[in-house]
This record gives sequence, structure tokens and C-alpha cells, in this order.
Amino acid sequence: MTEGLSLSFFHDSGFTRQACAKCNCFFWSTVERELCGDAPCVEYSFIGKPLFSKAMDLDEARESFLNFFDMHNHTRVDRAPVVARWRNDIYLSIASIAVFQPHVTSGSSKPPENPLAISQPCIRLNDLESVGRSGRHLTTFEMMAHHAFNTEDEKIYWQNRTVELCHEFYTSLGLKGSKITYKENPWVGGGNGGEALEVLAGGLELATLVFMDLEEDPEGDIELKGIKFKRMPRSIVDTGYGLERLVWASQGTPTIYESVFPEAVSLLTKKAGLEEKLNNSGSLISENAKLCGVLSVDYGSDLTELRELVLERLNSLGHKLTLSEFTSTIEPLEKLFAIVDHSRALAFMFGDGIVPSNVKAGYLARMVLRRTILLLKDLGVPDMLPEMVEYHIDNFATTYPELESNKSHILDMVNLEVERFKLTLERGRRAVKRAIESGGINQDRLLELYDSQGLPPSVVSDFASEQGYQVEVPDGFLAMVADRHQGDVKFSKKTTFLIDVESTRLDFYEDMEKRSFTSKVLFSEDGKVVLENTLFYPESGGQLSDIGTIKWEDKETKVVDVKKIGDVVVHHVKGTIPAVGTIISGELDDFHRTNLSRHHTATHLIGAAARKILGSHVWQAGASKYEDRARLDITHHRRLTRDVIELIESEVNALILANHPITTKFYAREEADKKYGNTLYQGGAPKYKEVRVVEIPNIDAQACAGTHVTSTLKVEAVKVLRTERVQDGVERIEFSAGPSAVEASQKERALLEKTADYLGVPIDQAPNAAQKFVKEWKELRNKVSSLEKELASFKSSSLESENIGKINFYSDNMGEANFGEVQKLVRTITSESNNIIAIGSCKGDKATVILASSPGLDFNCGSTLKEVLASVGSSGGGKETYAQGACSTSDIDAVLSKIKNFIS
RNA sequence: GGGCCCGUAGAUCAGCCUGGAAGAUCGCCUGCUUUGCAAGCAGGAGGCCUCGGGUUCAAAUCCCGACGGGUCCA
Repeated sequence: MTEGLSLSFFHDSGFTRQACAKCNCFFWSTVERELCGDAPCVEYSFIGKPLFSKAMDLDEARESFLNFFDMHNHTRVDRAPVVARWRNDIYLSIASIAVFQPHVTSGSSKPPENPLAISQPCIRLNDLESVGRSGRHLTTFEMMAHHAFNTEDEKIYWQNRTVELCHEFYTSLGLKGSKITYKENPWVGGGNGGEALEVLAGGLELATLVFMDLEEDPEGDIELKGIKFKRMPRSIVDTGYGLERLVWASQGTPTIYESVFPEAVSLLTKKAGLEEKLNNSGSLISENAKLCGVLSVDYGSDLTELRELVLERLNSLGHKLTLSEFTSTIEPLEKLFAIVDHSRALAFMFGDGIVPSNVKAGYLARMVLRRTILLLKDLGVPDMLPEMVEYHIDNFATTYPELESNKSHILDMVNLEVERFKLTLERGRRAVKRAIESGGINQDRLLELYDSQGLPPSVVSDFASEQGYQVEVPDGFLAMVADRHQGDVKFSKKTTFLIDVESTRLDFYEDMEKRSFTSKVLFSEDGKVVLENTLFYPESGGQLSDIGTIKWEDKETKVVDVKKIGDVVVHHVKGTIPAVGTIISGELDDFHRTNLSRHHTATHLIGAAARKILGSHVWQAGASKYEDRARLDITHHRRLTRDVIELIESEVNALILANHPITTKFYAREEADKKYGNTLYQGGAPKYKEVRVVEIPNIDAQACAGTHVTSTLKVEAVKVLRTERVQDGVERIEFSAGPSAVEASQKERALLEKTADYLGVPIDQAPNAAQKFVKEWKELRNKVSSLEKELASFKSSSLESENIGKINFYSDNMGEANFGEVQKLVRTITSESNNIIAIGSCKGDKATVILASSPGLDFNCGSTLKEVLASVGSSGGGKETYAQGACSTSDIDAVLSKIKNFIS
């Protein structure tokens, strides 16, 4: 057997290709083996028997890796944030290669170094349920990697050298080469694929070596895992060495958590009073971890079934435990490990600028935080989260000083979220109480409480038992939630049509102050015109398109909209269109363009001011620019107060007056990244390999395709119009720049003047006057109401009644009267027994008739009045004891007498 | 990006389904009781029922929209 990944390194070093007796996979090893060395075929053998000659902590292990690759001609690159802002397909950095996708892997950008080594903190939340339980899962981990990017022109290294480096690295740490197996396991993901080797030792997967040289193609001639691929002109060495696994394997502790953050584990153990439990159940934990390694289980589905499975195995190994003994021992420890892990994830998430929210990455942070708090509550230390997060920050101070310098902000965020969750839980407690009082908590109610109030079933169950009520938590609860959200997905229509012409030359980047140009028509049809070159800016980046005119010969047409389709700028025109080949002259609407440019520059200034005033967690979350106003959405965790808005406004206007120049320049992606760092991409993931940087030196630099004015002074002035909370954690600032700012001020002044005028006071007294008027008005309103009451009782005593049988019938046409007064009169009379009252009144030309009776009389006011009013062509109705309707004023007397006839 | 829940007195909420006089509890104020406090008793103040449209003779209640909050999913 010499096929598969038959590398000369393997042959030269005595490896042979073998097949696993259990899973039938092929693997390479220097010794004869029956099994591949991977879970679930084999169990962990390194627990209690470390794989490496020296126990390492995180820093030592990371440095040993990076240093090894430094020594072997790799260049270290800095880590990227855990929030993958440069990508629009994922929220979090999930692998080291994610840092280079898609721009480098697609070939459009060069890698920052080649070959390179990195240790990238990653966050993965897909196995959240397993964290703490399996002994090996983490939400946050560092993926160490050496990457080599090969092109047709430049070959760095490929499979053989990769394996050689890997093997040398591990053996340099004292791992015997004979203990390592390389298992062949092709890799597929994100539209790419390739051959891959899993690096296994002691039953643990230490690293994966992926040789990415395929891309998905339905016509492709290579098939991997059921998907068709074709060979790419590029080939990429994508490796992933688990830092935490290296540390774990070097220490051989029962779980990965005890190796990776021993101090955090012991800190929490102490505070939660779990020392004895942890010390006495060491063997249990390690057996459990070993079994979990083998079982490769899914904790999301049925936990009890799983526990039974593990317990069965434990008991067959000599333990004698009941299910409840096992659960009560293992569960607090699992929670403890999960907390330690989750709080580290939070330190990174908040440290890298995630603002908690109900959407996107912010929601992920909130979800992790809330789970962690609930776990802490279960351990009886509900307030320990800030302390745990702070511990991790301090612990990373040397390696990641950016976390330390962001510490107060991170903790502020944590504390704020803790407070918010407390409020949510308090609201939840009341909601549960109410639900119990109004008929109990069934499955639907439980779902609703979770979905709309954020209360997990376990919390509902806790709250319910406080009220002495038991709640059944159904199996597969999360599946039911998913079901509820089934109908959510909607299809968005995409209408793309292609015009097959040369890409348009974009002249507006050459001189942003130019307003007229000449060009040749390449395409014209159906109100659409494409030119060889254009000054017209197409709608993009939240900026409206230019408008203007196109002239040729003695004709002219209006450009009303401009769109970019691929690399072609399409002018939408109203009127006649020039024939293909015509030389035209184009002229922009200068007022429109200048104002759009002002607003665009102003948007950058507002963003810069907000970052300066609020902090580095402020990111652009969206923006749009119009002729008379613009808006910028920024990430921030609190509502913007008037004070903050005023500060931002003042700062922006100061920047305007300082007359800073604005420069634009195109850079290759990797150059731009190097020079400006990742804050460049405020507007989202960059689409092209060339990045246009709009810079206001020392103040702001952004990748931006829009048009700008050439100095801040040309923005003239900025006035904030309003702010709005678009989402949790996202604030919208709406503002005007230039002449529109002045107009906006004028409008506000006009409103204020008008208001003051109505109040009859000068502007500066308007607020006081309004306050006074409202107060007086309330007082008067209450006075009127009490007078109406008095008047009603007075009138009721003077109103004559007629006896019809045992009934006292009151009837009166009160003419023009206050409705409140009439109602009070009716109330007074019907509060005594055996009375019926029919009252007509009017207000202007609208007349109202009320018919009401004392309770307990055998008489239906509703149907009577309905019938009577119907006879005069009007309508009305009501209940047995009270009815009301309308008719014309001239009919009142007729209606009243008809009612009387009805009664007698 | 999508779904769901909510907006009524200073606070917490009921009333909305089934349209027809704005409610409860706590808090607040006054008086009585008490050496004082807590409490108790009696009385009282406090509501553009978030806003804007629509339906209706009539809207806190039904419909549409906006605003404000909460929450789940991707």
C-alpha cells in the first residue's frame, strides 16, 4: 500500500501506510498498529502520562511553537481580532486561516508574510453544550499555524516539507516519533478542499495539516466527500495546531481545563467550595474525560441517556455509582470548567470590541455571558463573573496587552450586562408568577417564556418551585424552539443582468472636484447608457449616486440614477439616448455632488469623534448619505445622552475649522493592512484587492470608495439632528452638513418661535411657560371633572321621573351639554334601584342618546336603543344596563318618546 | 436580517380576547392611634391608557403605521 499521501518524508523516515481495523481509514506510522490512533478508535493514553518531556503552560507552549518556526524561516504575524469584521459570512474568527480568507486564499491579495506563523485566538460556539463536560471542548482556543501560500510563480513549500516541519516540531519537544500517527482525512469547507493529515498521539488529535488546492466546481474532475472539485492554480498549506491541546498533552491532567487555566480553576473551586469534590473525584473525572473522548458525543440532544452510557462504562471499570451519585458529583465540576472557559471567551470578545446586542456577534457575546451567569448561580457564586473575566485579562497581560489596556471597558461591559440580565430575570420571575396564577405553565407557555422573555426552562422551573409549582421540562426543548423559528427564512430576489462591455474607467477618483467630462458611448438601450469613462459616482457605500446631464450634438438627456454592475457603470437616463459611438459631454449636478461629498466626509468625522469620545469599541454599523442629511450607525452599549451628542458635535465642528486636508490613495490590501490595521474596514468587508484609503491624517483612515471634499473646512458645519437606537448596542446619529446644517438650525428655530408664539412668551421662557400651562391645565381638568359630578347630582335631584309600573322613568333632552356631565348624571340615577333613564344631548350638530337602567331590571337597554335608533335611520347599542348611540339633533325628542313607548 | 412579547397612576401589573363609566397592590400625602418606631384604621392626591391614522354611534380595548423597551433565532 503506497498510495494516498505518499510523501518521501514518510518513506525516508520509516513510515508505512496502514489501515485502521476499526474505521478502515488509512494512516502512516513508523510502527505496526492495529488502530489509527484517533478517537473513537482508541482511548486517551496521555492522562497521567504526559506526551512531552516538559510540562508547559500556555505562554511556554505558544513560544515554543512560534520560536520553532522563526528558526525555520517563517515570519510571525500578529493575531487578528476574534471578531471577523473583514468577513461577511462569519462573525467570529474560527480558525487561523479565517484571518486570510477570502482575500488571500482567493489569490486577490498577497499574504502579509510567506511563509508565516501565527497563534490566532479563535472562538467556536457550536459545541457550547459540550464545553466543561467532554474534558476537551473549549469555546476559545488558540489555533497555532504555519501557512505557506504557493502560486504558479512562487513555490514556498508543500506537503512533504509541511509534514517534516510538523514532525520535527513535536519530536523537538520530546515526543517520540513512533508515537505519532498521521491519519489521512481529506478536508472540505468553505468552497475549498484538499488532502489532509490529522496528527495524532496518545489518542489525541494534536494538529491538522490541510493541503488546500481544490475549489468547488460542479464540472470538476475530483470528488471529495461527495462534492466535485477542480484543481486551483494556488495551493495553500493550512495547518492548525491546538495550543491548548499541546499544553494539555504536556501535563496529562484529567481535563484540558486544569492544564490551561489551573489558577482560574482553583480560584473558582475555592470560592464555590468544591475543593473536596474536585480532589476526591480525580479518577472519576479522568475516566469520564477518556470516555467522552471515545464517545465523541453530542450533548445537545439527550443528556440523561449519555450519562447512563458513561456510567455503565465507568461501573464496568470498577466504579460503583448510581446515576444520581454520578450526576451530583460530575455536574458541579462540569459547570466550573465551563465557567472558566466562558469567562475567557468574554474577555476576548469584549476586549476585541464586541458590543453586546440582540443581533449578530453582540448577541453571541450576550448569550455566552448569560449562560455563564446561570452556571455561576448554580454553583452558588452568582456575582463572580467580573472577577473571573478580570483574572483572564490579567493572566494575558504579557501576551495580549491590548486586553489589559481595555480592561476597564471590558469590565464595564460585563457589569452592565450582568445588571441587564438581573433585570431580565426579575421581570421573568414576575412573568412566571403571573403565568402560574393564570392557569399554569404548559409547554406552549414554556416556549413563549423562553422565546419572548429569555427564560430558559431551567430558570422557569426554579422560579416556579419558589411558588410551590412544578414544571415539566420536555425533551428536545431546543428543537421545539427551532421549530418555532422555521418559517423565518425568506428569499431575497436577485435581479442581475449583465452588459457585456469593457469596464468603465472611474475618473471621479482622479480629481474629486472636477464636474464635467467627455466620453464615448459604449452601450445605450432602454434608458441605460454605458460610457468609456465617467465622472458620475454610482450608488454605493451608502452614498447616493450622482445626477446631472449628458449632452451631445444639439441634444441633451438627464441622468437620474447611476448604478455599478460588476465593473461597469450604468447611467439611467430620462429622455432620448445617445447612439453607441457618440462622443458626449457629461456634467454633474454640482450642488448634489458637493453636498453628498460633504456628508460623506462629515460621516467620517462623526465616526472619528465618537471613537475619540466614547472609546475604541465604537465601530461603524452602517451609514447612508443623502443630499441634505446623512446618518451613521455606531456600536455603543448605552444610549447617547444629550451631553455626549453635544461633545461629538463640538468635536466635529472643531475638526472642520482646523482645516485638515483629506487624502485618498490606493493601496494593495496587504500594504493597507500593514499601515493602518484593521480599523480601516469600518464599512464592512472590502470587496476588491485594491483598497482605497480615505485619510484625514492623524484623525481617521478608512477604506472607502465614496466621494469626499478635499479639506475638512469644506464641510462647513455639522449639526446633529437626532439620535435613535436601531438595535440593542447600535446607536444611529442623524445629521446635516454644510448649508443643510444651517437650514436645519433655522427649521428648529422656526419651530421654537412658533411654539413660543402660541404660548405668548419669548423663546427663552417657552419651556417654563409650557410646564406651567400643562400643570394648570391638569388642575383645571380635574376641577371640571369634580364640578361635573356635582352638577350631575344636582340635576338628578331636580329631574322629574314618571312611574311606569314599578319603574321610575327619567327622560330629558339636555340640549347642548358636556358629555362628561351627562354620563355622570346617568350614573347617579342608575345607582339607585328601579330607575331607567334616557337622556339626549348634543354637541354642535352631533347628538347622543344614552339609555341606562338600574341593575337587576328585566329590561335590555342595548337592544331597545338599537331598535329605536334604527327606526330613525341611526345606529347605536350597548349592554343590558347601558347603551349609547347617535342620531341627528332634530330626532332627539322623537327618539326619547319612542323609548318611553317601548317601556310602557 | 427574521420572528415573538410588551407599552395603562411614582413602581409592579389587571382590564384588551368578546368595544359601551380608568382599576388593584405597593409607594406618596393628611388625620386618628402609639412614649417613639413598625404596624393598624379613616380619608386623599396622583392617568393625553406611548404617539399618529383608520373602523365604529362609541376605542385603553379592533385594524394599520410610527416611536420606545424586552427577547429568541440565523
